[in-house]
Amino acid sequence: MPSVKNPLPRAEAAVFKALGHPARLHVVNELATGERCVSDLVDLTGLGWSTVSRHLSVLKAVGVVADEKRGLQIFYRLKLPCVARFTACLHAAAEGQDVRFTVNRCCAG
Amino acid sequence: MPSVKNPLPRAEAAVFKALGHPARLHVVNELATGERCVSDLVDLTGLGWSTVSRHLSVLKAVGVVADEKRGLQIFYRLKLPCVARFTACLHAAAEGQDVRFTVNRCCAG
DNA sequence: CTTGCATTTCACAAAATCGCGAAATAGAGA
DNA sequence: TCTCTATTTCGCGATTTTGTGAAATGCAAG
Repeated sequence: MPSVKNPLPRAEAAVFKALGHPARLHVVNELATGERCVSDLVDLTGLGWSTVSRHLSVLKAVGVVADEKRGLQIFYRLKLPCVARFTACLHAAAEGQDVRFTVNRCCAG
Repeated sequence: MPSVKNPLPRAEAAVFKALGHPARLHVVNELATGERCVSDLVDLTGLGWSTVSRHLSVLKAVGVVADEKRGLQIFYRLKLPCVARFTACLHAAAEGQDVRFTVNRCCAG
């Protein structure tokens, strides 16, 4: 029996890691309100096209967002809405509220 | 009006970033079942003492875990139980289940 | 086919992160 | 006080990440 009994949660950690960048989380929060094309997200973040593009590819690789081409532009949408709810929980915790009483449904959309 | 309208969610991103490492997420998952001292976590992860200690300090800095000294050892506990529920959601999504029907209460403990 | 637009890929330097062993620290107990 | 034990901090090299401009790609319209 190896000293490490359970396999490391690589896949799940990758999701957290993808969300663990201010610009990417900003993008995700924006996508929580609706689809956006890359151009919108470039304006939103104030970063360069190539930078935003790579951030989006990171989010896509772990399944947090999905893209769809319509017309000339590519629209990104949030694939895991529970991310937004979890973020709301973090925000509540950061505000010092007792987390035990901020009851939200999670992972339900 | 600056081109970036909303401030970047640095604090929340820091939480995701802290969880975005396999070893740290492994530790958090273990703490979800109860308190552990550093020695236990060293055994669990198979990493060196200094490495585990730094991972724990990262988790503590963002408020995900808390530590308490009792006797000779320092015990760590999970401060944000909703992390465990969110992880369960990610796992369900990874299994290909329709996320809309994996209804769990989140942020309620 | 050619042009023009939206987006991605590439190459690179600066910065951050990871894991380790050695050394430092804190504090309980004799 | 002195010593042992548990844990943290330090310094290091190796690896990864980030942001950028330039170049490449894909594709719709003419």
